[in-house]
Amino acid sequence: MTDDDRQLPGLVRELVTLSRRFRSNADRLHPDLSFVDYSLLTEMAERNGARAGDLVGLYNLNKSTISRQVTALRQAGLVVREPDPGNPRAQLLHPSDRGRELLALADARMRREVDMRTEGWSPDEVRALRTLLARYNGAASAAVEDV
Amino acid sequence: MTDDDRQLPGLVRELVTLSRRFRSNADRLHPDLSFVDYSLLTEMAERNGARAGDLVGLYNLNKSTISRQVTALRQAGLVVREPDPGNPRAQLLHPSDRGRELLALADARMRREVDMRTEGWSPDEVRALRTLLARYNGAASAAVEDV
DNA sequence: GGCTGTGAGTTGCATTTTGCAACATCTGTC
DNA sequence: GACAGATGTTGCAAAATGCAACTCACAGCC
Repeated sequence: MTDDDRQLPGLVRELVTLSRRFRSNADRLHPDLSFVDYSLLTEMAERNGARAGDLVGLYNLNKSTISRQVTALRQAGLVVREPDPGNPRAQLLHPSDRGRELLALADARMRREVDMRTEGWSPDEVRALRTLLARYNGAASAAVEDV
Repeated sequence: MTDDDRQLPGLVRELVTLSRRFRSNADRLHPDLSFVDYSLLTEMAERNGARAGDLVGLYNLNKSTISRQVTALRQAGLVVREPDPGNPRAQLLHPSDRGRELLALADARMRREVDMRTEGWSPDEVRALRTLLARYNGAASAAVEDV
């Protein structure tokens, strides 16, 4: 299989464009919950509790970055933490009630946004994008964790 | 068509994960050309010259951000500019020879990376991801430019 | 029981990325 | 020649991030 078959340069370009643009659009969409805060709350909610280290691994960031962002969320009253039953040294992070409220609002706007961007797509196409992205993201996680 | 048919919440989550992770991975991949610099050089090269305003529109950033980043690239000798023949007030930005060199190196690494991430995918799947992302990005541009 | 090492997070310090608002410049138009 | 709009730039401030050094608590070992 040649590079050309897979059109990799084009794919790289689209990934770059998406990555650089998505954050600012998200910030504009829900000014009361930054893209960063939104991403962290989403994962805490989806995973039913996340450790700081999980978030470090997921986003491939320095642990100091996550530590500060989580601290800010706790100080803002959007996140609570409790001891992790499965690991006595770790803490599990959860959205607070207020965190869940803000998350729900931001979620609604994000869904509406993506809904508009995919207007005219067939359901299969939308699902295909989701599936392929999930696969790509999954592969990326695995590779990162290999280190 | 219901939301559920389209699995929008899942799509949103994957888009967020990709956006937050891709930049740091790219920075690690080619430390001599930051993700930001890479994105700007790529567009200048692909478009065969870009105006600062084009980049502002593409990435939906403040013009001061682009202005500074382009200035840095010019000072680093990676970008040159010339008057835009089609618009006397504007300047066209191009990668310099050195810029093209660094871009080629970073490109090779990025392609190799994406190639690895999509190992085991059929060519159709890789092309589908590219096509769908391009469509999504195109829709986003259009909507942003509507404002 | 006390030592020591490791895992999980935090903090000090610096850099990069970004936004907003004010300013500068240049181009056309009247 | 004055004014309006397009194109950038600069001053100022905040958010996001990395690195290295540190704290703290648990775990295993003697």
